[in-house]
Amino acid sequence: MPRGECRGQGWWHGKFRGCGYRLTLGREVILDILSKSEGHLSAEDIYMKVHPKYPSVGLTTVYRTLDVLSSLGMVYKLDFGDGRARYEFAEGPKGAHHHHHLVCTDCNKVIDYTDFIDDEIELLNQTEKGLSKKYNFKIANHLIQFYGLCEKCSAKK
Amino acid sequence: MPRGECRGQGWWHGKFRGCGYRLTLGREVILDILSKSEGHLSAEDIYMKVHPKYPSVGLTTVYRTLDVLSSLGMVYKLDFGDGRARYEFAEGPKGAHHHHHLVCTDCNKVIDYTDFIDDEIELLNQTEKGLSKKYNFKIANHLIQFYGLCEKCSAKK
DNA sequence: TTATTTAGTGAAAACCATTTCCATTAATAG
DNA sequence: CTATTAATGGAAATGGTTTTCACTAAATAA
Ligand SMILES: [Mn+2]
Ligand SMILES: [Mn+2]
Ligand SMILES: [Zn+2]
Ligand SMILES: [Zn+2]
Repeated sequence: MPRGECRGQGWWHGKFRGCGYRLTLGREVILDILSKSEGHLSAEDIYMKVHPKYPSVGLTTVYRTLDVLSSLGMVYKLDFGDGRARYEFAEGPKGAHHHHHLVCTDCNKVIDYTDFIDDEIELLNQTEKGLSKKYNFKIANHLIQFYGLCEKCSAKK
Repeated sequence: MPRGECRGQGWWHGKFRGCGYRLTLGREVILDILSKSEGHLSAEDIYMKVHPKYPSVGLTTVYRTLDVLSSLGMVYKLDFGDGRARYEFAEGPKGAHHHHHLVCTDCNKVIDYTDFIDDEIELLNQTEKGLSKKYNFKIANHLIQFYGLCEKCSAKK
């Protein structure tokens, strides 16, 4: 029952209230699942995980909550080309590491990588600064994905 | 009538045949439009441009052709979060410049930028090399997008 | 050229992730 | 507690994309 644990941390409740949102049971549960999951979950994946324990939380609410969380910057909405949006927890108190993705165009496998990130981040920061200035564009975040064939798929060709 | 001009270049016909595809009128016309358009066109945008001159080319064929062109690496399929796929010509004989994108999360405006690209490309090449080795992943291309607020949208807040 | 093969096609229907609608519920302020 | 109104669930609608299938035409053989 995340009610106690999570409220206790105060983090989420504060964040929500601070932005004019109410922290409802559904939102709390969905956030809880996202924060504990590794993968890249679709709305339905999340619904499936939520439903057994909280059958009162509907799929519509999952979609709506994911929108809210995205706009708050608490989750990233990703597109790996398989026809449905995927979501991953952006960062919490304990902080999951920022990372980028390798996407197999054949089997849709996705690899998170955190190596090579430091140089990337540094370049990105500079680039962001330059772009912000030149285009008067307020950059909030970025998406970097490499597309190609995973080990398995390039073997079977 | 692209028939003459384009065939003349030989480029496309050769590319298609070399990959086991036939170069049909529909494909030729769609490719022609993509190669001459600046923006980020949706399947329907393309259909609208094709239809007046070639009413025999249906929307289904536009989708199918875009799939083929994507898989041949002749166009990039992009997602800017507005609920439909966008396509842009990858590179032709005359070579459009490779670029990345700034996407406004408020009004969906997309800015192509080609500055700062050189450093990015260099880093990307290194990163690709490292990732390929470490994950045994054959990288074919990459996607880099910055999300935030365009000048207009950050002003009206 | 003509005949044969088969990739490609258009139109309509199906698909299916996501959004909208609306009556109901429940979080918050006072 | 009561009043306010954000949030919700379920059903229906939406709409971009895919599938189906009978038909067409590009490549190839004869
Ligand atoms: Mn990831
Ligand atoms: Mn572009
Ligand atoms: Zn793969
Ligand atoms: Zn904007």
